[in-house]
Amino acid sequence: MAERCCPPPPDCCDMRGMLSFYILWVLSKKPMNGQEISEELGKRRGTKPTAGTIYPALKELRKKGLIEVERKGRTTSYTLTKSGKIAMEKACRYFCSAFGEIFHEYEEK
Amino acid sequence: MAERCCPPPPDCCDMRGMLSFYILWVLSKKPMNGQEISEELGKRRGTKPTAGTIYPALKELRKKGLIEVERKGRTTSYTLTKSGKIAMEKACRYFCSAFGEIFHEYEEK
DNA sequence: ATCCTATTATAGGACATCCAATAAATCAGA
DNA sequence: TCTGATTTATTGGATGTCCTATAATAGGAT
Repeated sequence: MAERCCPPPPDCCDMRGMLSFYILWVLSKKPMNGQEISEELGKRRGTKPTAGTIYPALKELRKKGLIEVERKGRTTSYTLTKSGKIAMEKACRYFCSAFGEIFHEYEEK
Repeated sequence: MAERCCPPPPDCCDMRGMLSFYILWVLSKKPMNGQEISEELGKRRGTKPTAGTIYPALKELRKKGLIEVERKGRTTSYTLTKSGKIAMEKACRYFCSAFGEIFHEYEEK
């Protein structure tokens, strides 16, 4: 069911990483529960993180005060806090300056 | 001495990852030795990987046949193989499609 | 009440990436 | 030759990300 807008990860090298950053990124769009976050990451990165991946990461982000948690019956809604929003923007600047070159050259083709 | 074209990594979330991919990327520009690769990564990502990081990664890439090694006196020159070049381009496509959205929105500001 | 499903969550193991510390090999210069 | 600088390389430990189980919890349907 997941619309794929991304090829699967290559096997040449490890493309893991940036999970917490990416979670902050999708949460900056709107609050979501765990399943929705997984879905969003799946659409973007080509692989959908499983429960054993996503929940420990969310727990850590909460411990750092970057996201807030609100339980609503069966689901749990995660929201960026103010400091989470600031942190995300900073991380975003770093990410784009660290990897921008690759992206720019790719776009030129 | 290292020209910095990148802010230091944020402390909000872990920005590790993509090391092997980034090594393939810089080697696609020109063959380099270990120190030069470290320097190039340092300029781009804001932190320079140490020996204990870079050499195991190079060893692994060599084992996979993605890079070639030529010892020249004191230094060792690393070069992309043909299959390394192909793998790098594939990884590049994946990377850009997985993270392109973040770049695009950042560039729009 | 009882089932079924969705959702959240943890445990345990694998691996890449990171560092500091240590070492060895080579070259250049005194 | 000896000394110091450069470069390569390994070790050992920490952490984040990833999976496959496994489990707990809550809501809806019968």
